Amino acid sequence: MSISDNLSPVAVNFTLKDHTYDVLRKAILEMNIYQPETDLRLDERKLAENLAISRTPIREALARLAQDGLVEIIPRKGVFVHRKSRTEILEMVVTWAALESMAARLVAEKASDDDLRALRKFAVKNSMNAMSAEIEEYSDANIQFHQYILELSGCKALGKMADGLFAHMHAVRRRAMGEGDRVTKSVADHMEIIDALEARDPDLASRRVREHTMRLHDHIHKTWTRLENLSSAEAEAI
Amino acid sequence: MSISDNLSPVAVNFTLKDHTYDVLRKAILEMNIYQPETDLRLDERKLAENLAISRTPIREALARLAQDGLVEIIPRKGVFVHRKSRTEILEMVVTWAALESMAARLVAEKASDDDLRALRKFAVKNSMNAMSAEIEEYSDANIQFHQYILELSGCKALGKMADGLFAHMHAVRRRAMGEGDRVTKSVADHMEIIDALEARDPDLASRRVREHTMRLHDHIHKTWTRLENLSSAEAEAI
DNA sequence: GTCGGGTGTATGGTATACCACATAATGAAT
DNA sequence: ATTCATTATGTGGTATACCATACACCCGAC
Repeated sequence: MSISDNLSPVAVNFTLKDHTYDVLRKAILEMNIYQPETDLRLDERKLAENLAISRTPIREALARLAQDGLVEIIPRKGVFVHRKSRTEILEMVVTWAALESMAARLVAEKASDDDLRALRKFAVKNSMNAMSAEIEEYSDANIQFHQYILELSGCKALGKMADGLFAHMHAVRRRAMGEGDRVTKSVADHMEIIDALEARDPDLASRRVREHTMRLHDHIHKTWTRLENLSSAEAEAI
Repeated sequence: MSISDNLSPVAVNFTLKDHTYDVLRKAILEMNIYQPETDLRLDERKLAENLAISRTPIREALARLAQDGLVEIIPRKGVFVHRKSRTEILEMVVTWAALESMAARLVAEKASDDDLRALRKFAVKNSMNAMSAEIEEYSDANIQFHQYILELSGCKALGKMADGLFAHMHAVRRRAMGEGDRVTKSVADHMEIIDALEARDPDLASRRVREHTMRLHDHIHKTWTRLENLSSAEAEAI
């Protein structure tokens, strides 16, 4: 038994292309891509230089990111982070609503009482500091609540698809959350969703999740046009 | 004005990697991957030789297919067509139900009367020869009916995600359709779905679509275990 | 005859060189 | 001065060579 036994699980099957994919994906998600002057170009050669590897694994990582819809590869022009249009964002929210409302249905039917208790506990804890804490902090907790439901559904395919959507929405949600009394309303919604789950009412739970998410949809529908055309200074101020 | 003006739309932006992706994807979908003796390996060098191109574009195409979940790339081992497990298939059907039931809701709310008339006409035409025609033929029409609803929803994101799922299910559906009186029941279901859409009842339409798809889920749940372990001869006979 | 180590081969991973096209910079003709 | 053609440069696309590992085969030792 040597130290290498513990290291091998990560060392084995490690490939530069997978690592590059992870790194680039994370970088894109943390990027504020809706800030107008942000440089959306990804230069293969510069990336290769920065990561001190060749272009080959980078190109394969980019191919995967393009498949995710996170970047757009324009032949002989360049690779660019894909800035989602308002329409695309709205459609992603609708799709998210579809997935999570199905998840809620499954949870109401199949989740254990223990799981539901844990979910409520989690939500209550977050609601406690929702008012006092920073918006950004609650925004993260809010996301986790939804992921929690997806997870409790036990359907990994639902969760995986929703994660793909969440990735695209990363730059959108904080902004949407910080407006009006959305935080207060969100906390109340979550509690009602849990009530429906605990009542083992699939239809009600499903409906409440859908309506909750569609409220975000309507909110973005009303406000995003404006945000889309902001100068960078104004965007920063939000 | 020369003939090349009409050709350029396809010639421009043509890349071998995109072409290879299309070719491989299509080939995988038409492959009977659940036939036990099917060779699931994709050899980069052989593909390169067959397509008379280098390995580079092939590798990028494979990276994209891996992201789709159609193939699995095992470092230094090989590239294999991914044979979906029963659980994965069942989860895909659930996800499909989630997406299409939301689509049905949107259709009931927003589609034009003309669109619904066209949908009914399409369904009626298919039901006519559903009894007489080959199962395979109706299976295709059946898929188109569902894609039709996704399309009428106007939400491209829903349609795109569902297409991804359909791709995985390609090899599964014909098999499932050919058993029992599923065709008859399917035709009746479709008509009831259209009734709900024409009645502009989003909840009812959504519920009927979901229950229709979940019947496929239950059917697979009951029968797939057996199919999974068939010999190739038995599998062929179905 | 069986087991174990070593070597060979096949396969994917990576690096590099070169190609084709798109675009920008340049300069000549008007 | 303006416009258009030409050339230079940069970018992604493709081909190829080489590397590292996994696995099978073979041979020798026991």
